Amino acid sequence: MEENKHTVRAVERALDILLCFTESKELSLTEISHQVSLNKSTVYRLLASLEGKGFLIRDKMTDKYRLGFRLWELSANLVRDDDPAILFLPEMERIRDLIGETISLYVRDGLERIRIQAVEGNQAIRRVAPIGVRMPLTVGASSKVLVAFSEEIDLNDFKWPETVDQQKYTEQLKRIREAGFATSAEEREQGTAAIAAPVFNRHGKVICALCVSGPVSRLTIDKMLEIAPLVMDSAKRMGRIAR
Amino acid sequence: MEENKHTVRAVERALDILLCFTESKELSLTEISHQVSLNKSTVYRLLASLEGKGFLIRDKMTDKYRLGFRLWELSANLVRDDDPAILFLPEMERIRDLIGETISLYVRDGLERIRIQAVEGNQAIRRVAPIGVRMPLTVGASSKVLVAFSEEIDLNDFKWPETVDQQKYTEQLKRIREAGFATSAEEREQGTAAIAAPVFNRHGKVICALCVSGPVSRLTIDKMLEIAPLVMDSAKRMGRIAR
DNA sequence: GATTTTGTTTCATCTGATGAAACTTAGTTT
DNA sequence: AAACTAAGTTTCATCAGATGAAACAAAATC
Repeated sequence: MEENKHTVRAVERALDILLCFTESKELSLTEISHQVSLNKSTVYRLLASLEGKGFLIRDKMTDKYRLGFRLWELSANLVRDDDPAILFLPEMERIRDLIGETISLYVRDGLERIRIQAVEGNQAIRRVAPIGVRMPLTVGASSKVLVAFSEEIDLNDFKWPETVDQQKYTEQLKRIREAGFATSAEEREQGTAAIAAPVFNRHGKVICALCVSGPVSRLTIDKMLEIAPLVMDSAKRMGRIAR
Repeated sequence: MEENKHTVRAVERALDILLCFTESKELSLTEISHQVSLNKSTVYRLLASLEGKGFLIRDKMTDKYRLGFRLWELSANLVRDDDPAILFLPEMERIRDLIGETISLYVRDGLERIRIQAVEGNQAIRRVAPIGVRMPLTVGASSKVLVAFSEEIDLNDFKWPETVDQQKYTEQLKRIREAGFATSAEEREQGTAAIAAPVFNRHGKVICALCVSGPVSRLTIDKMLEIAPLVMDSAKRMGRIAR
């Protein structure tokens, strides 16, 4: 539990405050100080700094805070040439039109995965997929892909849910590596199934997982096996586009 | 000069570090410590906090830092329903195809303006317009629009460049309010001309400025007067889309 | 192998971050 | 209108913890 080596407390607190805004887009001083459980005045000063630098702005009327324009600047810089999120969008739309289900792109960040891009299916009942969401790396088709094809992951680092049998899981990973794709049905979310394939860069490293997800009623095992070649092919195309 | 009231030093320094990444996308510890002129070890600790919270990631090979995935999360939340940046994109593309020049969208942030969205012209010689860039509110067509139609701006707050005659400027603003658009030729940038119109929300407040910019050779005064109705019409459409 | 550069850790010093409490609005209730 | 409540703001004494210098380690370069 000794993670706090050589870091700056105040900064971490300020960043925690910023992260509150991933859940609600508008927060008041008191709300924030509750959420991060810090003294009102401490939060007040941190907010003043964040606002002063343009990371937060506060509504003149309600006095509530929201994310500021400086984040535009940064997020604009986040979008790089080799950024899968925009680079792969056309390909994602192509496969979406082909399959009709929601397509997501996940990258691994430590022991989590993040949906960095998504195009929603065109059917009435479809998986909605907000961008930027974090999920555990322990469950879901994309997780399995990201884990299976990354060398540098130590399975012991995870906090495994009880439903997962480590022994079986390791075998499953092996099969995924052989097959080149992973599936899941109602692992993380009731009623949802998914199939995912790894996207490799030139050097053979996984950069992200391409994932097709939809209701279990439509994405049956048979259906997933049917579209598996499509998904893997699409992931391969993406790999060629990437730097 | 007493701006530092009730703020947290360490946090401001950390945010300054983050802002370094608007200029270069990859920076080393030493580079950063030079840029913010702080001691190596101080920067080291701040970086550790920023990295720990996922705002920065460091390349395993080069040890250099770049923006982290947490910013995805935040910037995803920055995109709100009433966000002009994506909402207006289709309309911006429409007018771009009509006029053929680069279209930008600027919002005011304090005494500056920020390009929050842009679609580039389709001609060989065209204005390139990176998103997220900040510019002074004192020069340029968009600035004049944003100033002319915001009540709450005190002209005395600005640091005016010597080239601007305050007396004349005030008269100019009046004419802009009457005409409903502003133009500029080589005010901020050699060889570039622009015409801008305000986008109002339902309540009659300016939310941003729509700007057409291109080389002075093509965007002559005559040409700008010719397209002025188009630009104003487009800005009006945007206003109707906005909340 | 010597030298330089860059990242990491230690440490004594004292800045400046902190929570409690007082103060100030502003909004609500009686 | 006064009393009350809830929200933001400021003050202040205390001491946690942020700081720069310097030592150390590890690469990279000569």
